[in-house]
Amino acid sequence: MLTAPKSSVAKKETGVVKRKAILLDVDYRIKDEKTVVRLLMKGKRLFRLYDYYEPYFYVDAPKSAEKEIMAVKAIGRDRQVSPTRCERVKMNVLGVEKEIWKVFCERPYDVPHVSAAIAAMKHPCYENNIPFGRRYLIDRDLTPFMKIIYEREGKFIKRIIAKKDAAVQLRTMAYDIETYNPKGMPRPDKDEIIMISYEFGGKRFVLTSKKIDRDFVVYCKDEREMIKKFLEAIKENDVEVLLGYNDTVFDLPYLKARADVNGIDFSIGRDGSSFRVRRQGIRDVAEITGRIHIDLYPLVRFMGFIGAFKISKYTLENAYEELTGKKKLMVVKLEIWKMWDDPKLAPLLADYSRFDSVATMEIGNVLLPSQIEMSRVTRLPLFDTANATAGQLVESLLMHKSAQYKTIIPNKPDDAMAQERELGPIKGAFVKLPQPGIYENMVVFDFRGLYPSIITAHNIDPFTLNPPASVPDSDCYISPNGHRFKKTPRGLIPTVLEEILQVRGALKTQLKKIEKDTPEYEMLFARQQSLKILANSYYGYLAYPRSRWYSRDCGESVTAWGRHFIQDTIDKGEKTGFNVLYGDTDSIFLLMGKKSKDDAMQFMKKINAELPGDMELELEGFYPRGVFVTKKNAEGAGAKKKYALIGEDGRIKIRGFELVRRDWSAVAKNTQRGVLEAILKHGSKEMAVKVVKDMIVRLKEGKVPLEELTIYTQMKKDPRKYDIKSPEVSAAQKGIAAGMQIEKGSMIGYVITKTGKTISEKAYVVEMAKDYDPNYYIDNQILPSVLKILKELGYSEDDLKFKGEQKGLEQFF
DNA sequence: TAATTCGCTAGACCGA
DNA sequence: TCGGTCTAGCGAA
Repeated sequence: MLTAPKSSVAKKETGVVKRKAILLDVDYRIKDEKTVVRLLMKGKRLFRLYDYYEPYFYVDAPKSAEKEIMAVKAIGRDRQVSPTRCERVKMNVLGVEKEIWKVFCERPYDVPHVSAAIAAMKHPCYENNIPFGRRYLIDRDLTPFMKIIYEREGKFIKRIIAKKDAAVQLRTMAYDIETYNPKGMPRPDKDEIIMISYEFGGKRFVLTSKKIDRDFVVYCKDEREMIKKFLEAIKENDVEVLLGYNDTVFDLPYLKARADVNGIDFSIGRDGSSFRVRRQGIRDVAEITGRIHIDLYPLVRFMGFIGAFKISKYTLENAYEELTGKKKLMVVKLEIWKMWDDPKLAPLLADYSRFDSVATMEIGNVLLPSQIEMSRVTRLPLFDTANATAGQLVESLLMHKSAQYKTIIPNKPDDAMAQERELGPIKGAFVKLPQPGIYENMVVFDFRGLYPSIITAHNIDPFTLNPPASVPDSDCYISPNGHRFKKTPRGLIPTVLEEILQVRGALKTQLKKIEKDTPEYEMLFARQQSLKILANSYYGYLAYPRSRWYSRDCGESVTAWGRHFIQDTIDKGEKTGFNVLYGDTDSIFLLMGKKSKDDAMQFMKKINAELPGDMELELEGFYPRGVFVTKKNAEGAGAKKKYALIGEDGRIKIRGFELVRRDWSAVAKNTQRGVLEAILKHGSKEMAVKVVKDMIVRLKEGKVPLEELTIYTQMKKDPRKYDIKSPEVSAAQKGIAAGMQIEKGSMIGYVITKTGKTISEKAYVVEMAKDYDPNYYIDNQILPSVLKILKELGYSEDDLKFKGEQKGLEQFF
């Protein structure tokens, strides 16, 4: 099955040895005009295994087209290229079983050129843009982090005997650099690196060219020696995973530039090579040969983006605090170069430097277990997983499964097609309008994994959709909007989803047997969390315009069924005698009234008895008290996606309120929290009012530190490309004028000061702010965030009209 | 050229 | 000076 090179085939049979090792990564090289795949394996140490493998793609063309195909000549990367050979294969092509051509090329990068030439002859081409390393893993059915038992001959794989799940411990190093920066931004051609810190195997070091009295400091005579020692540490420790924080953009290029200045090779790769920066989607990734380089900064941002966790700002210190729950090391707020130049402060700088790599390592400890699990599940190597988009994660597993079923992987849509798909958005979920008020005794149910379970329960897939009229309705699931999905055979997407849900189910069972707050529990929890994220992404992928498996009808059907089930459950709740207060997508909030918990559970049971497939309504919890507020500018109507509940255990669950938003100041958020706690925990409106009053007094006295007044907003666009000069844009522009580095994606922290007329004029980035405008914070931050809640405590509309007038305020309190 | 849609809110902007 | 509309960001699910 595996092609060995001619030379090794000729060797004696005794040259074949049985071995086992764990697969970490894959790439390829061209050797003697042939493509050879290189597998990065972990045995006692890391090593490479080789395998010759031919690149190919598919052409949907009749048998008679063979000569035409073989005659194709295209201009490749550096020479004229043609197919090397082709063969007839049987495949399922977009739902139809047929014979098509499998066309081989010499090198992977010939494939796009040859296939483009064939596509120009009006023969559809498929699987012509799959990265070759992944092509190999798909065809060999290999999974990263699996232990592979194989026979080898020299450096080449002869035969794979078995594959097993394996625990893996990776040799991980985290690092960080400090640079001398008297001019603000350090200049790589002039400003030296003054410290390199790293952590490996529980030990922490700071390499530096100053003699500093700290036991973790390693003195180097100059920058050159510092860089050399760092590279040696990587090499000697045989580092497998290198962690940095924003190091693709800063540390790595800086180290390389300084290595150049010092006349040394920046040989960070296992083979002595430097790193390579590659554009992936909208961000750059840095690859290091033979090691897995992970920049945690884009990963943290990605996890925040998809909702795995919430982080207010993405600095290393903040990510560390919010992900680990630990406190950051406080340092004297002084520029790094000043600390370096001051003999008294240099040791503190060393502490600070050391902390940065410790923080990086700890963030890695939090994120890596779920990344490794994600890699196993999606079959994308760890490096690719850590840099993948949600679409790529979903797609990867589908591509593997598709190949196993001898089914062509659908092509990505071209731009025109993607744009067309973007035109009419798919109707989404149902949200019930709540009646504002303070309520007692509620029960909340939600559908466990609503969209995934709808997909598996109704076999929703682009290729089970709309079977021919000869398939009777009784053999189909028919969505509320009339689309038919045949019941058998199972579609690819439902099959894959089921597998994910099954693995997650097993993990959750395992979790129940493990003590909470142990490292093992945390790790397994992270794993099941990543599976949940993955499962929940499948619906989004179906509706994603650039998806290979896009289907408007499928997407519409998922949400239509979603609306159907939630509304049906609401109706049944009402009929059973519950007052249904609220519901959003997959959840319903019932007022218990005179009903018992037992009645509630009976209701849930009854609903579950009628649900298809793996769909299930779960108890989310009982809540003794909850607050729903009115919507602004909508007389008396309730606000959706905004509520606060207190559980039986006293824990408060808050959704949508300003207090959970990062674009509100801490003073407003803390005040709102105080008010909600007063109501929910203590049922005391006096206490609620006091919280507000106290904060207003503090603000007026001018005693509130700027930290509590800072409003954070992300610049989602290039700072110059805004139509409107909003406060954050205005603050950013002033920052840029003062020499700050602010670009697309930057988080702007600004304060409303006393200088200027409009709010935007008054907005200054926190670093530049000297004072604050108490009236703004009282009228535009504190009051709007608490008035709607106080109103539910019985303060009439008229009482609240004083807004902005200090006289009225005094009256109120 | 980051999976989806639904929903709230602020502050700028614009014309009466 | 006002009220309506639009841009923009963020959160819920």
